Amino acid sequence: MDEEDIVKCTECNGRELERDDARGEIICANCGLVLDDRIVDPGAEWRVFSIEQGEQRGRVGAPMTEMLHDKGLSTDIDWQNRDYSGKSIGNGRTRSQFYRMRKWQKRSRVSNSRERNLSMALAEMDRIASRLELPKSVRERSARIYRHCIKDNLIRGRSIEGVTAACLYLSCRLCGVPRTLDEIAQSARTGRKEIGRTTRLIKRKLKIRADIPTPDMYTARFCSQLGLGAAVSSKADEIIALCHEWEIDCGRGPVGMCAASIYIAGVVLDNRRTQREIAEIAGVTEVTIRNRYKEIVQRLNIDSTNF
DNA sequence: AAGACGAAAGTGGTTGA
DNA sequence: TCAACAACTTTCGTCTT
Repeated sequence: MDEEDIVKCTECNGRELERDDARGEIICANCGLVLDDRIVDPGAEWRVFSIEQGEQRGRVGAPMTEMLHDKGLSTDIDWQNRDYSGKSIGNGRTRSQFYRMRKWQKRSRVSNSRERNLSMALAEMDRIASRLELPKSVRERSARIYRHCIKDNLIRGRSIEGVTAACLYLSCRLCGVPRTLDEIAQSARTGRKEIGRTTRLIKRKLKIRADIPTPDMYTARFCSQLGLGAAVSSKADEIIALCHEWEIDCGRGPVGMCAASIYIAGVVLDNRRTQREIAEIAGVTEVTIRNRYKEIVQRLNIDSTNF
């Protein structure tokens, strides 16, 4: 888990956290509680003085990933009875030895219920993320949150699907590429209600602070889904910025604000979509778009001449 | 006929006593 | 825990292009 995920010390609520790369720990500066261990040190532990030396010293395998239940680090024993050079491994005795090794390898890897739970969840997570075309960073972060859920016993009594979807929903928001609850729910195997409920629980228990998304986080995606170009998109962002300046957006849902801004931008630039079309993509009703639209036009005095 | 408009009643989540 | 509340939805009749 990143430092951004932990905002407060669970012991004393202190907000000053220190990162210790040498030990791989995150520590509360106030009371000294270790909040997270095994963080990844991004640096190398050796120094290089030339490119060739760097290449020599670099030991690079597949990257560690949160998306595999063993983080991609455990050993595989191939099913073929061949050694490293491809020669077949001979007699019956070594063969049966390999058979036993494979068996125990499998058993030790997905051994307990937690591991099984995790690998199921990660598979489900991957399925939803693929359908929503979510970037890898979002998946990694989501997997990280899920691991913490397991650690804090948040899964018991809840469905894997629900917690998985909630982790993704949260992760999207944390990564600045928010999806609406409806979008997640459409690809998940649970309802919007459960995802929302579980999300709130995770936020509370893991003390994750996720700011409410701003309207401009949706513009690019909605516009491209509507087949609108960069011109409309950036005009919509302009309107959103103005609305924020004039506090027209306070207390309003960000999706509705975005939808209305896109509608106005379309009208202004003579590249319009109907309220119906935008409402469909954004997941709000035409009425909401109309209400926002009315307020914005009124307060900003927008008409065809001044925009 | 499609799109836009707006009134009115209903819904689900948040807040504060 | 419950009621008040604001935002948003649903529904539907009317107006505009």
